[in-house]
Amino acid sequence: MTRIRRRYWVMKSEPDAFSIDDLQRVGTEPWNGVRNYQARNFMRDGMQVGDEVLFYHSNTKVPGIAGTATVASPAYPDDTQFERKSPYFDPKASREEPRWFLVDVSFKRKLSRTIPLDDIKQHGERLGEECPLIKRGNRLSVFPVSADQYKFLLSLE
DNA sequence: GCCAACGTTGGC
DNA sequence: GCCAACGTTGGC
Repeated sequence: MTRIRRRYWVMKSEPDAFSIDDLQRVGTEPWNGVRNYQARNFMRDGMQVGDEVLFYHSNTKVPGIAGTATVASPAYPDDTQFERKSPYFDPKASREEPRWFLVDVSFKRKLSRTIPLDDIKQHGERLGEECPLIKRGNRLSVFPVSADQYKFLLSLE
């Protein structure tokens, strides 16, 4: 019997499109629209039900960690790739050979305050400079953090 | 709104 | 398979 250790992730969202408040309202949401292979691979190959997620608000006035969530489903094909009218439509994808996968994400908690990226950057040494959160020019919207990084980031709340 | 950084596309 | 052009991300 293999016991699989829980993993920890950061998932970015633009709050204008979908915020932690939106997730709180709906409870569980398919994380659709990811069109980056590396991010897809993390969801498809790395995530397991019960994994912990830091919900990050990007491209907004105060970017930072706004809440926590959990992975609520195994990976499955992102339906929006098949929907001709969706902005996420991918003509090269088919039902037989889906290209894009997602997981469902469930609301866990809204933080008492958004932990600003500015604060996180103060702790580059503690966090590890290679962490995509503080690495300049990073555009990856889904990526793993260690249990230690996860705990430390939340301690900044 | 600007623009640097980056991933993807497509011509060759 | 290279790489310039392009589109997008996301901090500022």
